[in-house]
Amino acid sequence: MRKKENHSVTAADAASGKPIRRRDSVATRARIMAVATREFASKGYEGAGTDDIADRASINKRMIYHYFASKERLYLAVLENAYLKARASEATLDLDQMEPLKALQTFVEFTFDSFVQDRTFINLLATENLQKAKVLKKSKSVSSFNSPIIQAMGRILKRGEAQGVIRPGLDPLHLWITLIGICYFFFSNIYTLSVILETQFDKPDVVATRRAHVVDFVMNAVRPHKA
Amino acid sequence: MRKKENHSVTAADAASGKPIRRRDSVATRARIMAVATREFASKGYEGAGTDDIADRASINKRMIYHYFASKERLYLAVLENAYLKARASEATLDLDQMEPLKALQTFVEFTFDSFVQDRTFINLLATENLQKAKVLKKSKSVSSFNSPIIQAMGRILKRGEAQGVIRPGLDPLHLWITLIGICYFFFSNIYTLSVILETQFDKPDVVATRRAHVVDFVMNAVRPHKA
Amino acid sequence: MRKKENHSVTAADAASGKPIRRRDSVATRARIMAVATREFASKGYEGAGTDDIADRASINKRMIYHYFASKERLYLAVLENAYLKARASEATLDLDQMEPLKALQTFVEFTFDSFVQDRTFINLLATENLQKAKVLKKSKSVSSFNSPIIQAMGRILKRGEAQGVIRPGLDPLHLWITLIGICYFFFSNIYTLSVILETQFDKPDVVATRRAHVVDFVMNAVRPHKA
Amino acid sequence: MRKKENHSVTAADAASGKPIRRRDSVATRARIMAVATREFASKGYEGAGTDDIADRASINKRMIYHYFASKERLYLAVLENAYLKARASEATLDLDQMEPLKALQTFVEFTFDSFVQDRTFINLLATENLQKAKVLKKSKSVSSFNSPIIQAMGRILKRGEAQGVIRPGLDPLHLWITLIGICYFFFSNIYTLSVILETQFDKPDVVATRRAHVVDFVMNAVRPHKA
DNA sequence: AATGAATGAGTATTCATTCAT
DNA sequence: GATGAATGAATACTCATTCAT
Repeated sequence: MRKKENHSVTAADAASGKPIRRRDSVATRARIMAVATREFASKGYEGAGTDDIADRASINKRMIYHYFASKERLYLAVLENAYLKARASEATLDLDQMEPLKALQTFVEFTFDSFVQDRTFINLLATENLQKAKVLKKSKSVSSFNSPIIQAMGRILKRGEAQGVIRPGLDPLHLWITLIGICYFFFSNIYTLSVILETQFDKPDVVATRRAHVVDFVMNAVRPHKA
Repeated sequence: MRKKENHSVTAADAASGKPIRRRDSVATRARIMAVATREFASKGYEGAGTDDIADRASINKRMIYHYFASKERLYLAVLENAYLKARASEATLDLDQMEPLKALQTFVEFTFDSFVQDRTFINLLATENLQKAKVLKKSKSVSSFNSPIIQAMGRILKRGEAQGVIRPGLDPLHLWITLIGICYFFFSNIYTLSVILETQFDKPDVVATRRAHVVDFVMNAVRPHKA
Repeated sequence: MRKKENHSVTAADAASGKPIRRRDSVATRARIMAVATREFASKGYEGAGTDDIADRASINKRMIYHYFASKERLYLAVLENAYLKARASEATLDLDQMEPLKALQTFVEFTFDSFVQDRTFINLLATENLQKAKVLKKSKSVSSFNSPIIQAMGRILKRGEAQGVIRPGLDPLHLWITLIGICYFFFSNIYTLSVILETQFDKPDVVATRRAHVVDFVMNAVRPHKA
Repeated sequence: MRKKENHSVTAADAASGKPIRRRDSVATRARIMAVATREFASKGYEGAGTDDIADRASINKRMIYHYFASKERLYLAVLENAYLKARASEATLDLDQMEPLKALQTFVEFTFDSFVQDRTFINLLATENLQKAKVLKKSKSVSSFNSPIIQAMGRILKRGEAQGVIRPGLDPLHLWITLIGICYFFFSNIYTLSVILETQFDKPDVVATRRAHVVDFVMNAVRPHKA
């Protein structure tokens, strides 16, 4: 009944300096989170069921309530975790150390590539927006989720303008939304687009073409009028 | 939205001098569609319930099955109708009659504005993509939904390149996806963005700022390198 | 919308000397009866649905109520018709003209063969007995259904005893039940027997073997002790 | 009717000194089975409802699905249980220890009497045959249901032939079907027969007469030609 | 005679959640 | 910390039947 993932989890715990808890408890919680993330992402909030989650995590359903109190709170935990992971992985980019244009390109490529690997976050956001962010609003850690990257964007634009490689007048917030959006829509709507346009958009070569287009489009959009 | 049987029914009615609305299958069908569209768009496929739809349409639940056979088929009808409406309203734009850049700008503004008024289509697409287009795949009228606009895009690019006002090398399909995407993401994710960035993105002035940014960004992205 | 069976039905009507009715009405009634018989026999009273019956008879569901007033009354009509047909076909046997043993054998073979061709009657009886003859009790023509054959049985036994070819002491009513029963059970339970005994009992050679066994068994059971 | 888990549960209970009935899965399961058997037997598969079964077993409807997964699986459990009970009670007969004719008579009387007491099995078989054994086919324990008695029949015939008390040429399988059938039909169709023949066939004296007839008929049918 | 629209009570099944141990 | 039993309300869907024309 016990699973092998124990080791890594315990290690992570130890590393983060938390008091040592009974291994089972940590592992069970982690297993619930992993399965719930998959289920919510693939079926939406309504579509995912506590029975399925419990079964697939090989735990008793009651444990979900033991650790998370309710389906909604479990979902919120999943959502917060997704934001944390996204931000944490953005934080490794070190955009401030790069040339401004290189920084923008890197950010776009990073965003695009993160969606190629895993659309979990996209699906969670789709679900949450369908509910008008009803659950996310209840989060307490929300405020810490997004600001840094907007500010980083601002610093890039400033440096770029100063160097004359980026045209002035770009708003960091809206630029950020735009860059994400260009990457996002292709993946968030990949299934309906594939049906409507009768093309398989998730084939590697199509994805590669798309990636090139996105980078090219953005680079041209931010360049000064006469280089 | 109206069906062909209208003619005969209305004609017969007029002829017999009876009051217009009796046991009006067309009206009932239309009422179900209208309510279902609202419900599916606001709650997703799983979230919307046949009981609610029936209640809100003031019809007997059984009628849904009389006219649409199943919840899924009703949802598909709603989805197809949304595509048809979207394409029909795009078709009124007459892009081929405009200057290339003007045409692009008009298309972007039109797309953006259509989302301002009504996020129904966005929500239906979100729901459908969560289900990997499971239902849309079953549509028989699908093929007629999207091609014309991509071709129009191609003609605009061609004219723009010829006139030297649009840079060469842009792919019409990917350009179309990008333009839609830039408009789309802001609205599809407006609730989570509002929470995360602690801003109310649906306030008119924010929307106006966003609109200007989008148009500006696109116009700069398609311009030739040295004008 | 009209069907070809019209002719035969009308002919039958004419032959029976009834006043000529509008053909459609007769045909519709007949079509409902035919389909309902099939449906009730194959699915039981609960299992058969008025929707299905209407669809398969290519008539409007309302017609069932027009002609038969309710599902139960339709079912009763089907049941009465089945009894009438069974008795009518028994009446063609002319058992009184045969040698007593020959008459018994003929009756057994006739009963057995009638089940080979068509298990409709068996299924209707199964359904009706599950309901404790709730519906049949309401029939008004019931009394005329069965007596003649029991009396015929009595005459055969009398003649057989007199001739010394049938042992005395056999009760005509119970003999009749026994003869029917020996034929009946094999067919009424053919599906469960086939599964339990892992044999396909409806294969022609198995049926033939069964028929021979039944005749042999009965003939031996009625014979006088010392021939 | 009781299950093996009883022992451990009861033992544990006794050991811990707790009151006997707590949240007793065995009892609940058994109660559902008992009620379901009654309901399916008296109303057929379609006629019996999960709501009724739950109410009459004084359990929450959800429990049916907890223990049996679906109405069909519950019905299958009921069916298998009925076969097991029937075979188990047959097994107590010890036919091999009796004189051949006595053994046949005992088997017939036993079969007849088992139907007098309880027509549950008959009704379940009627229901199942109406569905063409659709459910029984899915049983995994089916094969073990019937073979022993046929073989016992074979041994009786062999002994009887050797002793010259049973005529040769009787097939054990068909003899078994015939013996059951003679008993079965009277009870399976007792309601329709009672209506048609305007007699109450379930009155004790009629049943007794029938029993005597059946035994007499069978004994005469198996006897050698010249005693 | 015939039709399609409409109804309300019913079906099996699933849901998130809580209780007892 | 963990479990299996238990719950009641909700789900999509079907039923026999009646209404209006």
